[in-house]
Amino acid sequence: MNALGGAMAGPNQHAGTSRHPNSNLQGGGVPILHASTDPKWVQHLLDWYQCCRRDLPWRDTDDPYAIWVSEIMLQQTRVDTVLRYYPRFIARFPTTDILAHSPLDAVLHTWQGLGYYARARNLHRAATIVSREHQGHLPADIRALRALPGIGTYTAAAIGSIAYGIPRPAVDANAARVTARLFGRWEDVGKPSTLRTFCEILEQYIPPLHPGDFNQAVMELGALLCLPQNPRCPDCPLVGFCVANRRQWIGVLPRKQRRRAVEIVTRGVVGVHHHGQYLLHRRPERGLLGGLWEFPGGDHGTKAALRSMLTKSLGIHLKDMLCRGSYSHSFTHLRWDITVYHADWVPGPLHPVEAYAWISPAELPDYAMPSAFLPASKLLGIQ
DNA sequence: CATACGTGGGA
DNA sequence: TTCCCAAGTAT
Repeated sequence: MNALGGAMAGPNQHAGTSRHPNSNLQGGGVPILHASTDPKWVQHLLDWYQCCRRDLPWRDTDDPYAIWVSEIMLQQTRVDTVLRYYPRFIARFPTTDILAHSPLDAVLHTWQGLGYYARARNLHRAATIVSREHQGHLPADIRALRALPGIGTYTAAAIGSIAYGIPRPAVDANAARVTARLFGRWEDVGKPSTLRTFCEILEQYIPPLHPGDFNQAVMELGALLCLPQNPRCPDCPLVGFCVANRRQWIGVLPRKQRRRAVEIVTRGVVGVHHHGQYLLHRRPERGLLGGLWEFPGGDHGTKAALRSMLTKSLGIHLKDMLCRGSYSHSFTHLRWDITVYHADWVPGPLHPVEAYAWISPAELPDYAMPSAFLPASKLLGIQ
């Protein structure tokens, strides 16, 4: 049995007694039925947003590039975290053209610790496309935005509405939660089809003249009041319109499939030492932590297996491997149980197709290293 | 459609 | 400790 309980026989569709005046027949001729039929909730929401919204740096600008960067950083990432990165990134890469002509390594370095590094790689690649094919101007068109790497359904709608006033609902996790509760919808919000449905619902309410404020207001409501746990319904400007509140469904909506169990991987990493310097290895461009620097290592439990793996994959020969400690690092989908070794290098040719750097401890901050390896550097006494 | 892809905070 | 969750996208 999953988190959704038994059959999906939850209340669905019939939650309302009437239809929004503007609701129209959708593609298949099926009317969208929902309970919150009073469109007055939109003005309540906009009024609340006007007075209570947070003052965030990307709300001070109308520069599409700056809005673009903020939306990429905010993907799956909390505002508090983005605030630590966004000003630095904009200061270092203030325009699309400057970003496009900067080395990827510099972009990854600024992104270090923020996670989901494909975002940084895609943003950089998209900047080169915008610079070359759009004269450095982000296109003001949903389909053209959607065609850029790293910009999906949500982000295209967010940029389009905020930067260009295009009336398209931006349905992120906040908006999905708000929509599920406000309209009493029992669909699994983890399914893409649900997000499409929610987008169609919101499309009937999005104000043509203020789509950006509307989208941000919905998300802000989800971030500040309509919380996943312990939502602050008494403070909510939409409490009188909310189906879930009226029917006491707040605790069960939104419905979501439970996450798969995390895989546990035993990994060893080595501080390969030679004349006061340590060897860093650049991970392959694609995949987990792609393009970032690491201490050479592998998913092998025993010291002997790790030694032979490093010899085989990278051409590294080591003297005695001394254990310097261990720690765990959790990702969404897996957990690394990492043992850290120190070993002197036996000089010899390294595997030529891989990228390496010999660094002194003082140079470590110049390299983009993910959070997963920072405890290792500490255990090795580097930095 | 399901899964890979980071990190840090909170319960 | 463990799990959930966050301004999702690519494949």
